[in-house]
Amino acid sequence: MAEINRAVKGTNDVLPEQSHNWQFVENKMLETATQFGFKEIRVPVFEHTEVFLRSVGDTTDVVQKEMYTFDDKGGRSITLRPELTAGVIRSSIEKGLVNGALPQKLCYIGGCYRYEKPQAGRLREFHQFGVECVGAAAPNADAEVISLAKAVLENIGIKEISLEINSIGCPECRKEYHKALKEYFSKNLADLCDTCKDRLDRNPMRILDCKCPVCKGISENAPVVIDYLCEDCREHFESVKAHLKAMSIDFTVNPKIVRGLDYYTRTVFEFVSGDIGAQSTVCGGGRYDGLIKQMGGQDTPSLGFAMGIERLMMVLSAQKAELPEAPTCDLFIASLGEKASLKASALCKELRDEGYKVQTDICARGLKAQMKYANKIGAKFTLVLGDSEVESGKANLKNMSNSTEKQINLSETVEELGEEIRKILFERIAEII
RNA sequence: GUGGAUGUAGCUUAGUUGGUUAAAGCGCCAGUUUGUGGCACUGGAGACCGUGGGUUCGAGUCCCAUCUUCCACCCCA
Repeated sequence: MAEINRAVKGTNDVLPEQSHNWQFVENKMLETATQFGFKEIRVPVFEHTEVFLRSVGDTTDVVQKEMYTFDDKGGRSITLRPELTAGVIRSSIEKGLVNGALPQKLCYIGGCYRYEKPQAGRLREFHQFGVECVGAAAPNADAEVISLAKAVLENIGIKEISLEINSIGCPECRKEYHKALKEYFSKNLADLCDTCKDRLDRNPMRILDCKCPVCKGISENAPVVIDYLCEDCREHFESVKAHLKAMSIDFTVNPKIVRGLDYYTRTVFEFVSGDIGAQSTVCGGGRYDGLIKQMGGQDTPSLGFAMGIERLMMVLSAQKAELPEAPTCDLFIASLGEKASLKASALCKELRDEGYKVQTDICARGLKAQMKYANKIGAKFTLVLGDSEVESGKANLKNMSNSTEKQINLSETVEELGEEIRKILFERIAEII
């Protein structure tokens, strides 16, 4: 197929038959965030490249090989956002949100761009919902953010999902831990797989995450982060767990959770689903106490999470979750002839003003074709309008579910017609119940 | 970036050891009812067989390359 008719690799179209599900999910996300006091922030799809180098970290895979970076016509280096935290924090500093009443509770929905090789649950353009809680240092903030994530997942209808948490400490205690890890793995260097040999220098914590059996065996006895936490970090983590328990949120401590973005400190967490293949992390987040200072703001401990909307949709469909039905049509007005067409237009306008979902023929088709179409779009009622009906002021309203017809008056104000539909809709509901 | 699989109408697929105008179901449009949907019957439109090379008298079928999609690694949501 010619390129002009082909989507770019790794991109996805949300088609009309699916879009109402997206609307449902996104609305639930914003509603739930609102309950917790979070307000939506909208930031640009692209930023100065430096924003991501500073925040995500210039040694991470995301920055090193996955960013869509280009020079604009003014010679600026621009990058399509690979995630939203960096831009939200940049905005919070630039627009002075961090100087306002803390904590600032922000949430967002938007597209992200990463030049990766697509596979199940991994696209080059994907969408995230996330929150940032800026300026909250206490451990109950961690628990609150986690409980918000869980509430969102529940409210959109996801059933089985597990929460895993860990603490990777502050930069101080992590230094000690890295030293201990390097020491441990150096002893088994020869047996490690090639990728893990690379990891030893770059990010030894990732070896714990390796799936190859040999490395897995070796890391079983590796030092555990929690044993290297400083007093403050340990207390913080204990309190987070206590607060989670107080909210009856089930979790498992997984010392092997290692987030791949540099800005994380202390608490990190993931919601993982067993229903969608290898890319099973549906939500990831944690604390980033050092990030705002690192980006030029005041020292402002903060935290947040992001969830991948495409992955959530996969979980919903794998779990056969109940989603709202696609919107249909209350009334289709079939019209024949010029006068009837004018009347149909006028009726449509008035009924829509009343709040009804109304459609009429715009293809100048025959009555049969119009009835067929009304059936296909799921119209609850059809009104047949010909010139004789316009003249007599009476027309038949057909109930499409049981084929009954009822003559109604085409009154000037349309009140009667609206009232009739309302009545019949009500009667139908009464019948079903 | 590495590895494996895939690619025929809008969708799901058939296509025998390479041999004339590439089939079918669903969907779409129309007719059977010159003004009434769902069912049935009839007809129609719609495919340069992913793309580009090559072998051959002849390629949807064989070979090479390339791209897409899918799956896994890596990494992340």
